[in-house]
Amino acid sequence: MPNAKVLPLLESDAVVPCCPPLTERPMTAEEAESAARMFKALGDPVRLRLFSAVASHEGGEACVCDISDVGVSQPTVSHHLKKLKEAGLLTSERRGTWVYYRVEPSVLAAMGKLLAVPAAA
Amino acid sequence: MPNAKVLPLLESDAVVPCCPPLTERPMTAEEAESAARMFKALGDPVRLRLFSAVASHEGGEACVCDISDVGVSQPTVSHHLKKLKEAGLLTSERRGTWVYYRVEPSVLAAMGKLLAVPAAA
DNA sequence: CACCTGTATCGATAGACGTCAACATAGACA
DNA sequence: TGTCTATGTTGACGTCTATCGATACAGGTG
Repeated sequence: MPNAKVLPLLESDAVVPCCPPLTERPMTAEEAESAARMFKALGDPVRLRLFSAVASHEGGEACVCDISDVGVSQPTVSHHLKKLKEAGLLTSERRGTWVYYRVEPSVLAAMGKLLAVPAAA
Repeated sequence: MPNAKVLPLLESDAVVPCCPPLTERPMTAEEAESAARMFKALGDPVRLRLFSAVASHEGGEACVCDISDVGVSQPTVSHHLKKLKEAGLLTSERRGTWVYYRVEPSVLAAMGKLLAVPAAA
């Protein structure tokens, strides 16, 4: 049963239909505009640490209080989380006192596909 | 006796020893600094188009003259190509009149791994 | 109600970035 | 040599961005 196993997150059509792999054909201006937004969001060390902290946290979600120890002030943390949210990489939800952020797996997968390297050397 | 052909340390899974997948554990400040440089390089629409144009070009390399039609001036194209080079995403070589840029597949692969989504849902 | 804690927003500032015109450099060719 | 083309560099300018302190908002507790 070769096809009994479905790749969990990568096959979904829910994946943001951004663009074909970078190596497939030259991106159009619109595609580049859209994809660059996501790369840009991860192009800051603080945001990358925040995102990684959320992504690697148990259950793929984390309270701000769990991840805000990245060496910048609280307003700055909040600012970066907002940017990641605007880029579609994170979603947030308030539960009582705390706010929880979680990763958007489909977007992550879409970015991974963009960087896919063709099998042939 | 010298080897006729030595494979660079850049192939295989050894890739650039940047960082584990974003979802594996929180990145350290140093890892984030390094990885953010690469994402940042792709975080500009013009650079993304240039990179995609090179990556999708025949043989994985392209002359500047082949890809410089992205709607900005020639100095700006040169500036962005330099940035991509500094980020380790492209290499360049002059051959006669023209300068050819080619992608660094190992770096691309490393970025892809960074974004790898765990198989388990 | 008042108070405390966690998080977001505001306003200001310093520095980074994208862009261009002008100029410099490298190679081809006569 | 000189000139032409292709590409890189420089300097300047306007915009974006990361950061902070101060403040506002939300929800829990007493």
